[in-house]
Amino acid sequence: MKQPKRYLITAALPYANGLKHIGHLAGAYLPADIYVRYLRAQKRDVVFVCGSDEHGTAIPIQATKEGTTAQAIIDKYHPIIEQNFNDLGISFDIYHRTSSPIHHETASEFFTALNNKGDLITKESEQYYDEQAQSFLADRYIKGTCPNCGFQAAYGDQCESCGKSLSPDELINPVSTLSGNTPVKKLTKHWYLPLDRHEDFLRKWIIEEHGNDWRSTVVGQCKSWIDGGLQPRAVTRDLDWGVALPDDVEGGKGKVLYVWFDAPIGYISATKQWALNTGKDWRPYWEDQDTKLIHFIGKDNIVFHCIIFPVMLQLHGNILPTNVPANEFMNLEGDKMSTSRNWKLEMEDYINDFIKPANGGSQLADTLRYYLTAIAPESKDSEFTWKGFQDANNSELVSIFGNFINRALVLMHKLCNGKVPPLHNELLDELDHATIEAIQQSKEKIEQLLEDYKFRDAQFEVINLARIGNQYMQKKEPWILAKQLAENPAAQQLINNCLHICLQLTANLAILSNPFLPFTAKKICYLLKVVDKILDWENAGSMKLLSVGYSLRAPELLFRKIEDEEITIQIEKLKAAAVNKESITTTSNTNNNQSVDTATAITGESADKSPVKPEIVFDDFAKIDLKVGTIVTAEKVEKADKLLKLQVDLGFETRTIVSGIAMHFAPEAIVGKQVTVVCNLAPRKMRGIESNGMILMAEDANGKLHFINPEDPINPGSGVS
RNA sequence: GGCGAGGUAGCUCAGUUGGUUAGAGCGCAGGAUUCAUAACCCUGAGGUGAUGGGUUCAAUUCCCAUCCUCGCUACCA
Repeated sequence: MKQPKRYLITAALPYANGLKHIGHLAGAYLPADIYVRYLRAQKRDVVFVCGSDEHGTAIPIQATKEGTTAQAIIDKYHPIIEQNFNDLGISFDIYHRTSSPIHHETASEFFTALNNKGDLITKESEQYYDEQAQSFLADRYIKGTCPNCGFQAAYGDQCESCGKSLSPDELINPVSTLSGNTPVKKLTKHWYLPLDRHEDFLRKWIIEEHGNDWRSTVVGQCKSWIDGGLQPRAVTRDLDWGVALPDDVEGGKGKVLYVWFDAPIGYISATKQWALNTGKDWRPYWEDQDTKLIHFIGKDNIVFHCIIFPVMLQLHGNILPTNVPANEFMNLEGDKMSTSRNWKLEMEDYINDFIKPANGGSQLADTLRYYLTAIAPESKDSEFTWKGFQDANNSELVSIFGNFINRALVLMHKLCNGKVPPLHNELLDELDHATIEAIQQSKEKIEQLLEDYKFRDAQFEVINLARIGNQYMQKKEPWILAKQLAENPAAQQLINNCLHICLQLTANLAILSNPFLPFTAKKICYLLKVVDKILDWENAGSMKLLSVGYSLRAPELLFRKIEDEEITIQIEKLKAAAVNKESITTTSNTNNNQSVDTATAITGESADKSPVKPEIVFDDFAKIDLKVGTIVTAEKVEKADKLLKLQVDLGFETRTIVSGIAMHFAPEAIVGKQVTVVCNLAPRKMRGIESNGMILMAEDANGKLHFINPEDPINPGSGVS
């Protein structure tokens, strides 16, 4: 394989509206960092870019929530997230932000270039407009009653109570959050990226050229999108937060680039800023075919990085990604990680509990890195458990890796006067040679695995080399030889050979573990009194890393054990936090996006749920005709998971009502049940069946639905008031 | 419902272009040892490979159906 001239590595841009959890870390940042550290050790020309995604409507929304400005929100989260990454050893060359002038410029130019070439199309459509604020309303600036769950403060794009994706048109009683007025429909023009024009290119590029070397989950996902037929995608929005359209674009006033369009360009602007900082030229990294561009992301972002952004890049004359090694998701203690349900472990929390100097320091950063890599969801979803975390640390990092290095150093101090002993070549036996050979083999294996983005396997080889070291030492038993010194002084030479090899192996472990466990590698260097330069990858496999007679530091432990109480505390903390949340749903509002959030908005903390809706007068209430009905028949609706078709006896008539409760009740189990029905609701067709009314339901903290019905059976048709 | 990815030892996961006794780590059991953070080392037990069919001399690996999990999507008045 021809070696590329340079590498550009990107990790998904985190959305700066909240803290990020370990699922994000394991999904994109950690594998990217391992890869980058390896490339740097190889002395390759590599740039690792990332940064905060600071546009999109969720930011100003979060601002409203926190009672502050959008700028204040991003200024708050950007540095925290950056610091979190830093504490965990994620070694970006630049952690940029999309609110920077250079990004605005870059994104704006990108738009202009495509627009001028005729690569974008425009369409006019009706959208909600706030006449008082004189502004079109982005989906998230419209609130109303969720048609699904009745939650009053549902947003125009999604109801944060039930998680349902919405369009503003679906909201009942839409209200502008800017003025509180009812918005009106008004014609507006928007620019679109006609993805449908590029289906052939994508099919050829992804399916034919990369069908075999990209991960199957990635190719499968792309194929699914392409086969489903691609649609033009809006690249602009009516909003005042984001990258404004260039002044010279007709009709562009008051519009910004849609966040999904501007965010990936953030990779380019970050590269530019890095080039400015370092006096380099950014262009080859995005324009020269000899550059290997790799996007590390979570599976939720596959479509953006494999379909949409590549189309943009291609139209703009940039290079395309060589690979997009997307990870699946990481679950936590038996359940999906979820911001809204507060079932998560944030980087910030881990850092506070384990990495702060008082609690263990940076060695615990490596422990997290180790475990997350060991269970990386490379081919399917995986699961983080605190017990697993403890086991991985205690039985692998402590007992095998740390222990080998410790016993080598301790023995060297005891049996060799604290100096690197000489090697007596003439006395080397088969085992010695095999062990030396194993070091070289480990290096080659790790190298190959890393090049193939198989990080968990690669890391396993590192631990395995330490295991080989333990086995070697066990067979050589230098402590036994030491007891024979009195009658057999020549035994010292065997001791020397054993420890010489163990120490060289230790130095090799520093090099090989460096991409995965950078803090540990550094500490090994400290113990061996060698400079960090030794970590250059080319040194791996060498048996001459430490010179004979060199005196080394007294041993210090590389890792500490993690006690049962520590993980018990964490598990309790997790459960307590989750229980404290009110109004939890089991529907799709899990938002466990584990990477950049572009158009699909990580919603961050849950919505401000005012416990009581705004006051209404009696007449408003009296308009609703509520009656008790009895379910006569119930059947599943074809091709719909959530719908049941019910015949409800209302006394004066029996009518058809379609209700989205199929996930909660078996049809046969609810026949005969009494329910409360809104019977003067306008009819609505669902899946081709006309529904004449609505069944009232109550939702408990677990998201389970319950009927609202009379205590004792009463006549169908009885009024409710 | 459609599409995509998975369902392999108690746990976390590999692997097989179809071919003799299906692998690893952890955990567990037994043994050995004491240099080492009650650590290491050796040995062992554990899988009718989701289920049911089919193709084949031969299937865990190919095909079909069913069930389950996850993601995208439709559906929730």
